[in-house]
Amino acid sequence: MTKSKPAAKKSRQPDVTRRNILDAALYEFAAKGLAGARVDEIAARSGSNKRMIYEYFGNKEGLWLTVLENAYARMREEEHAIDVARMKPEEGMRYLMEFNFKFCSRNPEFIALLNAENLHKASYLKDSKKIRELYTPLLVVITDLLQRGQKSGVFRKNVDPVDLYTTIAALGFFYFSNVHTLSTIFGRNLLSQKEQKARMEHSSDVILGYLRP
Amino acid sequence: MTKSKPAAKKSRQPDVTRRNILDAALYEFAAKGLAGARVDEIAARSGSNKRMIYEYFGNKEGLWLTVLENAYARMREEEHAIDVARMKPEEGMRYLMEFNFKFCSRNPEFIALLNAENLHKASYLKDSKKIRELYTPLLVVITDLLQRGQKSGVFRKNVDPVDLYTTIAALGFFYFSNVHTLSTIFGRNLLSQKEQKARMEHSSDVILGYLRP
DNA sequence: GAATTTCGTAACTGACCGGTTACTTCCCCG
DNA sequence: CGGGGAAGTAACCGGTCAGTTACGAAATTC
Repeated sequence: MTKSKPAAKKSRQPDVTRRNILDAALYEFAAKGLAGARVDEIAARSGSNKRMIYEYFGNKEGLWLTVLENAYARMREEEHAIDVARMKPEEGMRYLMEFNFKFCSRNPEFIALLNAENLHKASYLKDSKKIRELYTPLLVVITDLLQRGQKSGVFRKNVDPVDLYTTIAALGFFYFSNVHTLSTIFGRNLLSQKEQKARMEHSSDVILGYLRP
Repeated sequence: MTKSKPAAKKSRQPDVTRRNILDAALYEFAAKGLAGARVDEIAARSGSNKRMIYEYFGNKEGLWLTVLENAYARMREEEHAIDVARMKPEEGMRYLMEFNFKFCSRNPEFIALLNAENLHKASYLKDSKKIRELYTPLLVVITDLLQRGQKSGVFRKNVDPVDLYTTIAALGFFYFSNVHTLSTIFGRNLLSQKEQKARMEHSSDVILGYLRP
């Protein structure tokens, strides 16, 4: 219509458009959940339009699953980039804990997304082919840390890697997932830098305290 | 108001109707979130009708807040009923942990509700007058346990009661909150009795491990 | 038993929403 | 350079949903 040629901007860039849609969808889904999110709003925010969304992702639910898989993949990518295998057991474990904590702090949309998906009993994630394989390498790393720590006598025995990772995840995730209700209940601003720092130290203490022989 | 008339028939029972609406709303909100829940569905399930919902609760959001406050109140009531003050410090702490865990297991709607409220940045809860006072007695109990444990030398020093309770809550809440995604990722049915039991023991170990001097 | 209040039903409204379609624009390649 | 297909636009559609209202029935009060 009134649009003529906004410079070298408007040309065909399928993957850019796709990326923009995913970014917009992540924002919208994280802010309002699956049911609360509006496809029109995503289209507007992405700078593209609804037709492209339905072209690339089929429907709202297809878009949801893609956004979700992307979020998991990015998290695991970052986590995997750390060379924990070279660290001393205690150092490595603390690093894992702190990474997890900081990641949750840095990516509130990740948290919102996971909570929404759990509301749906992970029904979308269950159909994903890619998810399971993402976490196998992580368990390998943890198992290795545990074994080395046990061998050198700094860690207790009989620790299930899945249990331990769940606890690490819990300590970071829960704090940020429930930060608003917790802040309200306790009348403290738990999002402040000071509170976050204190909480991260406490969390590491908990993990390492538990791992002591 | 009028009352004291049970009446076995379908006579007027405002508080029963109110209760039924709240039950139906809890179910619907927990299953689908605030945006996903349907007022018509709540009306149908309650055995009452929309008109009564708007009469008693004003609008969907008013109903949401009431459901939320009710859920918190019921949780705290149960928790408060335990006479932890009489228990030995370690025993009391373990009891708190286990109660919390079991409550989350028994009340998945509670978890869904809190997550949804956090998605909204606790905007409804913030307007609630009743919430803050619910948690003061709990902190008193924890502080008392901590002091006694420290005095008798079974607990470490410098533990913030809010930190500790947050960790207790995290260990139980996170597990059930994320049970579907975790089960998918790790390929284990974490809702099974066996897994739950193991997880509860692990969680107590973590708390008590941390509290060791 | 009449007046008044409470409860119930169902139709209604106006906004909204996921998804589709008709149509235009633009790029690429022959 | 021109035709075909991909990318993009906006109107549109059928359905849904929160919230309202008109009206009648029943219960309570006086």
